[in-house]
Amino acid sequence: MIRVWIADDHTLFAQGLSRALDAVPDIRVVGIAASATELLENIVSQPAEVAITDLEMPGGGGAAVLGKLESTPVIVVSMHADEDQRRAAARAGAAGFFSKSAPLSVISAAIRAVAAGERLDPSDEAATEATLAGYSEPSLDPGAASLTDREKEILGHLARGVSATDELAEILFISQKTVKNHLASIFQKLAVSDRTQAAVEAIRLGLAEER
Amino acid sequence: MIRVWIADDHTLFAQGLSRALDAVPDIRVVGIAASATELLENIVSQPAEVAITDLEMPGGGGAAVLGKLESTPVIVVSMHADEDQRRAAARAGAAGFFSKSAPLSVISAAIRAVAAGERLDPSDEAATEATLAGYSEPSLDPGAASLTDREKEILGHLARGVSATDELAEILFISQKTVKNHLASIFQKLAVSDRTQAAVEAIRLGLAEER
DNA sequence: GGGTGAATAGGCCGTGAGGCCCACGGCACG
DNA sequence: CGTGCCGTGGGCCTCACGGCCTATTCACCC
Repeated sequence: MIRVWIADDHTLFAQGLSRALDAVPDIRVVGIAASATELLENIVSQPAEVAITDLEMPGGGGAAVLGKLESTPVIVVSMHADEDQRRAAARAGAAGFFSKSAPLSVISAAIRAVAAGERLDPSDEAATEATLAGYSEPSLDPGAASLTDREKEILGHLARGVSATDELAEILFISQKTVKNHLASIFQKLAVSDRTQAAVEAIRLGLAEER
Repeated sequence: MIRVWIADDHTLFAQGLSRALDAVPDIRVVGIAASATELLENIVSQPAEVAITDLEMPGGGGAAVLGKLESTPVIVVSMHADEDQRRAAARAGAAGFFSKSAPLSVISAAIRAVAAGERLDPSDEAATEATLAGYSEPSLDPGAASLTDREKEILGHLARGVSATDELAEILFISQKTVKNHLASIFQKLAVSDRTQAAVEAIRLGLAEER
């Protein structure tokens, strides 16, 4: 689980990005700040592995953050991906630079890469892309990664609200006993103790089936 | 349930806003477009009550959308909330104008207002604010609307994965019996039959408590 | 060919969940 | 001053959930 801080004065963007990243199984947003100072004040009590910030912010933008955060790598996300900003980010020591036009998948990969210690040179797009390729897959929790297809299928139904053993058995064309066996296995892998917690976890992992 | 289309070339912003709005109980995002043309092509097959767009987009921005969508009101969300843009939005016939610095709650309210037929004059901030005040509350499902504070609190914990009666009782400083009574009431109001379904519903309604 | 793991299924058992009663104090609203 | 509603509790009963163990079939793979 990678913990992330977001600093951006565009509240809508920050809130939206937060929600979107929370939906990524191995990433969790631990805080949102509207300014550089707010980020620096709060990241102490609520530590994170990665910080995401805009370059332009009223009252001290991304550059101020970059200078004062030694231990936490910072990814800069800007609306204008021009050369000036790219260079400015590189100078300030950003661990990565992306446009707000980038899709979520790229940012997720960048977060994983940076959390793993990689540095994505803002001025070298080709190298950045090559590095990100190695981080496209969500590193699922040790437990969730070992879920079998059948178990994921059951979790999908759970996440949709099908919770009763007899209903699950009917849908899956198997006996109620087998359903309970699968659930027991799921509980162990997800480190939970009942189907309610399993359902919550399933939704968090994005296993909810489309209706 | 208000259906919303989002058009913005800043993919990250669009995806984030989509997730954030989906978490609002009475709003659902039915499509995301990266350009004006993409929006106009797809909104036909996937209709919506409200469209949200940026003003500046490569290959025809918000103005193009505003001119061609007669039946669907359009809210313009821009990163620069300066007077020029404000006037441009007003001229083009926007049903509302907001900065990307606005909090999610304002956008949610604006969507409700616009869906209800209101027109938020981009050049009159005071009037806009006054109108929005009447649309701050999400119009919850008939069942969920009658939930008491205590019931919502319990649902919040359920949505976070606290499912055991004894744990809930400990957290809430009440007897296990009272927890079960509250749950029984919740089951009835949400038309579900166990706490797993209640947890799923709670997450859907955005009742998951902040960490 | 034998080992490994997934999917299927059964038994047994204790406790916890959910259904259905009722009760009482507090507080708001007419 | 009643009349509700909310939050708090109790009792009782049934059955399903979850824990633990064993077994069979099938596919895959070294």
